[in-house]
Amino acid sequence: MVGSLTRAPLLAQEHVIAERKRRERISQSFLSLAALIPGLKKKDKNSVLGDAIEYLKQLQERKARLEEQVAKRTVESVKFVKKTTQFYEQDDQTSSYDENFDTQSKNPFPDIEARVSNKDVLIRIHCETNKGCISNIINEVEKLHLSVLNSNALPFGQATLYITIVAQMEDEFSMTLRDLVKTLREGLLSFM
Amino acid sequence: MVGSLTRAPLLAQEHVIAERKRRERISQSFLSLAALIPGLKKKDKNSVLGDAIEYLKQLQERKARLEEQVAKRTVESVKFVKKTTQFYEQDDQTSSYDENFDTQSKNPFPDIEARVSNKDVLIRIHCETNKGCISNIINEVEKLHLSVLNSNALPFGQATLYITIVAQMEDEFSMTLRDLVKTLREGLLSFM
DNA sequence: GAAGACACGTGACCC
DNA sequence: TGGGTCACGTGTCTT
Repeated sequence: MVGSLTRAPLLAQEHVIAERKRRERISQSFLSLAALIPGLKKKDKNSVLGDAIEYLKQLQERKARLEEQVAKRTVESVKFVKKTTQFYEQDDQTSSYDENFDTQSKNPFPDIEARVSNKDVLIRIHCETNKGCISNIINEVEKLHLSVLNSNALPFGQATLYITIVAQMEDEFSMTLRDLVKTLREGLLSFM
Repeated sequence: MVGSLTRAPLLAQEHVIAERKRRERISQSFLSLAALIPGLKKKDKNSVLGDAIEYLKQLQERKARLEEQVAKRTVESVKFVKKTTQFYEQDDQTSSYDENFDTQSKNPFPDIEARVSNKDVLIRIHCETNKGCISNIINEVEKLHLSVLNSNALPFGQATLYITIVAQMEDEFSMTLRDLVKTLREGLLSFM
């Protein structure tokens, strides 16, 4: 038993050396890992592993939360508009829930802006990228007796779309601008 | 030597058992750690440690970058708007506009609005149609260390132009959004 | 069969 | 004197 399964003496030495090398590499890795963990007091193997696990979980969680924040940032920026005399400023820190904001609808999109010049209408829409979004919007616009002359959709950020439409009033058109925006907004909300 | 420092036979067994327990805990920790590393192929001890180290560094870096981004995002959006009577109407969800217009004095153009999302910048300009207007504007934008990804100019009414530009910050870019708008506005005024 | 990884028991060392 | 951790050499199993 003893002699039969034992390695040849020459190889036995190599085996010892190889194992030594392996242990050395692992110890080194332990050291490197421990160096990355902030506020690590006990440096025994299991503590290093345990704290690494805990720290890693914590980092993953925080990273996820931050990414979520950054992703939502663009969306949130549209919700709140704070007004001063000459310019608009949107500041996330100062603009926590504004009284003027319509709190009923959670999603502020679509953000709609319209202007007129004689028979021409300019419509700007800021919304989330959506399947069939553009054609639906154009369809809604045409339902209001507006004939679209030109449209342009620019993707911006992760999932936002800036749409600009120039249209012309048909003879049947008789809405006020405010009603136009309201009607359009309601129409768009039905498929968003 | 050999016998003198050897443990008593009773304690020797406890020692073996304790060591077993310790090894078991470490192995378990290795397993838990490996479970936290995404896309980990080899699960040998040294690979787990090595990949954990790499992944941890990567997470720390990303977390730092995200926090920096979130911190920098104090001023999110700045919009310069001069209102004239027949032009501007707002949706209910934004604040009501006041009636203090200064219509006659100056040319309100160009109206400039800018937004950011990470390294992307959206610029919307409302100005009078002008010879070389568009190329001048793009030129001004590029002077600010912004590389234009997409631009669109829509004529509206008799002599007005709605321009939308999506650009990306180059490494040299370090302006606040407010300064960007101000600088751009001054640059554009020089040839209008 | 050669090379590598692992768990094991063991002696040493340290509060 | 214990109770804990470590490094070591070794046997075994897997490529």
